[in-house]
Amino acid sequence: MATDKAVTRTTPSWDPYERGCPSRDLLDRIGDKWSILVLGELGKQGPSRFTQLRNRLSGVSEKMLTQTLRALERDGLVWRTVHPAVPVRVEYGLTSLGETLRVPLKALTEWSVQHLPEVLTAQDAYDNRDGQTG
Amino acid sequence: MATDKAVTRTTPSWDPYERGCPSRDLLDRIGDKWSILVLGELGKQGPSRFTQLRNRLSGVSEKMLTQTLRALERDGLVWRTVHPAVPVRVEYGLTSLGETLRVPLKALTEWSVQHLPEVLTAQDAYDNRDGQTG
DNA sequence: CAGAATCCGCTGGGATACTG
DNA sequence: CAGTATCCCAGCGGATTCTG
Repeated sequence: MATDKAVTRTTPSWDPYERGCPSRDLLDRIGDKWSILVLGELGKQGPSRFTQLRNRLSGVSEKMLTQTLRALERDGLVWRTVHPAVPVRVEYGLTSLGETLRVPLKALTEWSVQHLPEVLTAQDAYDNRDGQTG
Repeated sequence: MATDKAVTRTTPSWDPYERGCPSRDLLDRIGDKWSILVLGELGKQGPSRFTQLRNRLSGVSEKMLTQTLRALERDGLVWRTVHPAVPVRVEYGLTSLGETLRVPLKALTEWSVQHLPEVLTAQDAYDNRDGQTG
């Protein structure tokens, strides 16, 4: 059989710590502020329309929302469906691949909420250590 | 007892989906490419010196490394210790707060490595759908 | 060794106006 | 409604030089 063939199964050799590695770029994209929030919203609310997302992601510009959605669609994390009608109706939702990101991203989002008080305290301490006395 | 007092315990009212909420900014910082990699390295390798980090984070500039470390220190995620010597020796490490970020960040990093093939395939499909034929 | 300081190109990202 | 196109500026971030 070919079972002793040196198949590189468990060592993908992808390493985000290496410059130019595509996994680093991917990590950068999924760690992006708007990506996290868009994926979070689609995960919580289910499939949504463009305007719904824009309203729920307080402060996002149309440009950034479009840009983010396009990137997520290209990466296979989000699907996009156009319903031909008089005012066109476009819906976005998580793909099965995108679903696998819900848990890790939710963990990160919740961390930022839960530990914000500690961070704020730390910032205060840092700023009053030896800051603006010169 | 005072157990029925309306203490706002479980509702911090911090919401990263709201514009201007500090939790959004925090989420943005911890989701930053270099922050993720710096915290990941300090978590894996333990306390490290500036040059060690620069070498292990392939491609990072001194400016970005300094900037990232300063922000992490200010947020209370990383400590910084100066050992006075002839060539000065500075060490960085994770605080207990920073440690709490290891698991979620590790999950995210591993996701980007494990699912990169699927993402690459999705990108191919997207680009060959109706791309550059015009 | 561990930065601080400077220069500077590039693009991220907001605001606005236009289209199908 | 769901974008696209354009303008434009701040600041990200790289390269280089200087310092204690």
